[in-house]
Amino acid sequence: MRYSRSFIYTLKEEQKEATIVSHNLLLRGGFMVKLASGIYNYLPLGLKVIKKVSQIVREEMDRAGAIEILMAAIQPAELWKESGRWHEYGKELLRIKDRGGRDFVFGPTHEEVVTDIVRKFIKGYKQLPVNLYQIQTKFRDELRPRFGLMRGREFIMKDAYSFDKDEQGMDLSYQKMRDAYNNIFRRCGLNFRSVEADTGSIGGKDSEEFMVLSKTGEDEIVVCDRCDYASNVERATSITEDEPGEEMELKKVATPGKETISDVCEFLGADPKFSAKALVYRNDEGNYFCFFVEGDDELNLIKAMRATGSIEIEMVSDEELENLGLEKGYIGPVNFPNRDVKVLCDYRITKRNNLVVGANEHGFHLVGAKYGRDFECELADLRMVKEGEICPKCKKGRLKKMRGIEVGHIFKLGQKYSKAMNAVFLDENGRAVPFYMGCYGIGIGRTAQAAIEQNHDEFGIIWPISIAPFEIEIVSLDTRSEEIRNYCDSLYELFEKEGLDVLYDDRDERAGVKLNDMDLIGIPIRVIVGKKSFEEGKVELSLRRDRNKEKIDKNSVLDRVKELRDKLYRELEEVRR
RNA sequence: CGGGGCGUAGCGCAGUUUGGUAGCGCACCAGUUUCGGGUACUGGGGGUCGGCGGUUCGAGUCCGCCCGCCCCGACCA
Repeated sequence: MRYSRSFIYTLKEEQKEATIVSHNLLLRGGFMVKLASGIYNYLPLGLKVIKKVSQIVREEMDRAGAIEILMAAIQPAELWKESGRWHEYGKELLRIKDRGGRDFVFGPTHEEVVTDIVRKFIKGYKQLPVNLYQIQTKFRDELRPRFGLMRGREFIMKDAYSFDKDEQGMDLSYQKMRDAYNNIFRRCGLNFRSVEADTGSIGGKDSEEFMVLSKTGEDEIVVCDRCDYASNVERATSITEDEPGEEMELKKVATPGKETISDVCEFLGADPKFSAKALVYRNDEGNYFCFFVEGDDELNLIKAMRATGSIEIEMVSDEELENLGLEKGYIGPVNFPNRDVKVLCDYRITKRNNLVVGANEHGFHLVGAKYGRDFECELADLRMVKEGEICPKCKKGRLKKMRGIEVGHIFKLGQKYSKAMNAVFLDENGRAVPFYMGCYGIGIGRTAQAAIEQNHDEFGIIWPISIAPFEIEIVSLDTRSEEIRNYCDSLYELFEKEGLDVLYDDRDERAGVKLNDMDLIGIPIRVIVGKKSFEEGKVELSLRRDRNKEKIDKNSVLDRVKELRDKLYRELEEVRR
């Protein structure tokens, strides 16, 4: 591609819209431009990156035996009603009507559609297993779109769906996808970890997320410093060192005006660990719940939702609290005053012999409360794990918290959708069995942006060669010298002929402009042709990732460039970490 | 959804307090200059001041409604 005939427009100034580096660089580098909140146009550079990532994904999916299709973006509501998600999915689902008033959705995911396809064609177990995938534009009406492609509303996603005749088959399909995903992200040059994850609204049992490690990630993950345990905090567990404490008599004490854990504990001289904090929530069905966790623990909302079978959950207002007959700041599990509010305690609560709890009476708390003796309720794991706690897997290592960008997610769905949608096949015994499904997603744009978040410097992007918009850039620093121009032109044509992916900056611009654009766009291998070296018969070769320049005979550029290119690709094949 | 902020040229912003016919930098066009890290100078084009309505002789500026965008929060009762 000749720069002068391309559609690449870089921006000098920081973009107000962007709050993280990768987003800023995508905009400034002319990779994309915003059309509306969370909706972007991909410009030629951005498109090339998208294509490169997609190609890697395709190769690995194909290699794993998956088959590419392309499903409809717009889907009839009937399918979503059949699966039950028409009501479950919430406001992120963009619902639209056609001229006849019929309901449709712009697909945020394709379980329903693919299940419908498969049930139409797969009738017997001999046709299984099958894994169908597509790379497609999806839409989720995000609560708060941000960070460019990281959390957009419209986004390009690879999604795959496996269908098996039994659970073992499903496990195998899942395993294959996990291997494929590891290959994909390694080939994209990313530093990532796979972690145990919550299944969210997709449903199902096991699931793993592929996280690109980055401080700007939206997800928090915990990893063990001794073994390979890694989990999203949403479902992470830990072993905590417990001290039961001394058993004491239950006593009511006046705590006027002390309504927060820290105030109460300070006032009573108690350790917050020996207190129970109450959190009252209402779920999507209008049911009320009161969760008790230890005073210095945090409630893990995802765990709370799972424990209550809720899809959405919201903290109740002070006003609602009052209507429920609950005293703000003095809520306690002993003689809990409202039967319509379901009470759940975190397991840790049961391990303390004496707790400070609210007395359900304004201005009073109870001390010495003990689970089983003074109160009982449903128990659940409700707490957020903390850094430094003991690994639940090896039982030795300590847990460390990190942040990650979720670029891939694989699930074992089981028969959730096939049952709901009556998608069945006949097994060896002629019995109708719902398919055992798995689903596997990769955010294509997000993967590209995560790569920038991990690979950049103060001047711009440093693309891994496998997903760079071009592999090589030739910069002609002196466009008025006919000799140099002819040389560059023929070098460019040679590269093209050799099948190298090359950008040739032939613009009549100042050297500084071109060199800055070169750094910003971040193409990994650069060939710089300037007057000084050229007169000595040399051109300059450098890699974007380091500042070293090598002067090389102008007639042996091709060989050296190919060498560098092969080296960069080889590095991505080697196992990381 | 709650709170805060912003909307003036393609981008980044000033002007709004005190109403008087719109400006700066970058980008763009023409010319001169410069030529290995965003060159300097001269001249130029480009605006329904987010939209609608109101107040006023006169509104970017004051008032009302609406729209769009951004940030923070939505775990401690």
